[in-house]
Amino acid sequence: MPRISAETREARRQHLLSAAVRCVAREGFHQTTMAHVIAESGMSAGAVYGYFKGKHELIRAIADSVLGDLTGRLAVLAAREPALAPLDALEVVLDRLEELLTAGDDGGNVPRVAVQAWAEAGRDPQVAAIVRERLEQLHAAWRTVLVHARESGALAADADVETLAQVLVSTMMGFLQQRLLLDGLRPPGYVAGLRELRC
Amino acid sequence: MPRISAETREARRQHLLSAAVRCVAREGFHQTTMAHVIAESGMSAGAVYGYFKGKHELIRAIADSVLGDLTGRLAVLAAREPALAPLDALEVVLDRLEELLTAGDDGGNVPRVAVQAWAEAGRDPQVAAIVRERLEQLHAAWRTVLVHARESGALAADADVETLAQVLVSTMMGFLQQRLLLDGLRPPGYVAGLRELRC
DNA sequence: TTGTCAAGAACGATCGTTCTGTTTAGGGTC
DNA sequence: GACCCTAAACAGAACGATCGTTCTTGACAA
Repeated sequence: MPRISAETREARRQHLLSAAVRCVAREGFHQTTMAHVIAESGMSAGAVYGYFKGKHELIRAIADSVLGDLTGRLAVLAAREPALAPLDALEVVLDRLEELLTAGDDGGNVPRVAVQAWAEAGRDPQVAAIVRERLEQLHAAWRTVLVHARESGALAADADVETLAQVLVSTMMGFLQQRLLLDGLRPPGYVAGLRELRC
Repeated sequence: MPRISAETREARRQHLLSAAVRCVAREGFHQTTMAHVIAESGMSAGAVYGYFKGKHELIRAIADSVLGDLTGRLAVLAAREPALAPLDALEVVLDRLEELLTAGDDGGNVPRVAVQAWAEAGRDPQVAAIVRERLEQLHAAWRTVLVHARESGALAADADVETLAQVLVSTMMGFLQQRLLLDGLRPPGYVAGLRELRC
């Protein structure tokens, strides 16, 4: 006989997750203590451990949540109809990324934590599996864009769609990394620069 | 009256640093404990604190060492004579990165720790300053390549060299990030994909 | 009344750092 | 050149702080 409904429980879990995301955006995964998350969420230690087995499970849930959020939003844009040319689609996606960074309701926490998750994947195989799964979703979205471009003749008929999808995703990752570190980088100039690089 | 020479002291410092880099490549900055570094280096706690004031200083030294190593190697390649076309230079640089990843004498620790440092820059302003400084060195190297390309006509006369340098650096960062996460990405195909993306 | 859920004190483990004792290279004295 | 003396350098035990987690207690829905 559960005292709270499944909806309430899920809502509390989400509340806890978003509090944890704010902490991680400030302090990174391993400098964020359970005490930080507890304070930020306004819950108690006992409550937190009722929703997550421990810190590892919380970290994995944060990584999955943030990367899922990011890939979901970007995949929709990349695969939208009518299909855009690849670099046009890239600019739209980077614009959305820029929007998430600056005017997001959470002040750019999602992309910030995503970078933390990529680094964490380098030392935690379970996080690495999550990251790979989310990257594959992004690749799939780009593949549909690229296939459309190939069919419309905007791309060579023998173009390697799989590799091109990886190139586009890595371009997003590189843009985000450098955008977070420097201030002088914006999507329009970035994509224009990519177009210029033809030799 | 120092008991050991400046050379010995510097050598010991380097020994300590490289031991710490191995630890960080395995465990990340904040999961690496001083006890790990002490064990890996074969020194004692007292000795370590004779070379670094504390963990924060060690972390900053690691970040600076690794990023300096990386930018130094890549900047030399990017700025070599005779000047290569931008994308040709990029392929050479990515090849070198691939080499550092696979056959490096340290088994790819340098690029791996570099990714950790980029993430750490998101929460430690002092590390962020180090990262920005090293990125600027990379940008400078690319600018010389791009100016040459512009002079030789391979690039438009009004090309924005500064932005293009940022694009190329971010491409390197994105390649490295995704290369560490996936296995299906190699420099030749990557650059070929970039060339294909013209629309 | 019963079992679920939350609150918060409490606990053992582990962290970064310091402190104490020991070793050892170099300089002064004869 | 043999000797001590001094202080730098190191080793490793020890310390306080802080971590993740658990346990005890109480409140509340069924």
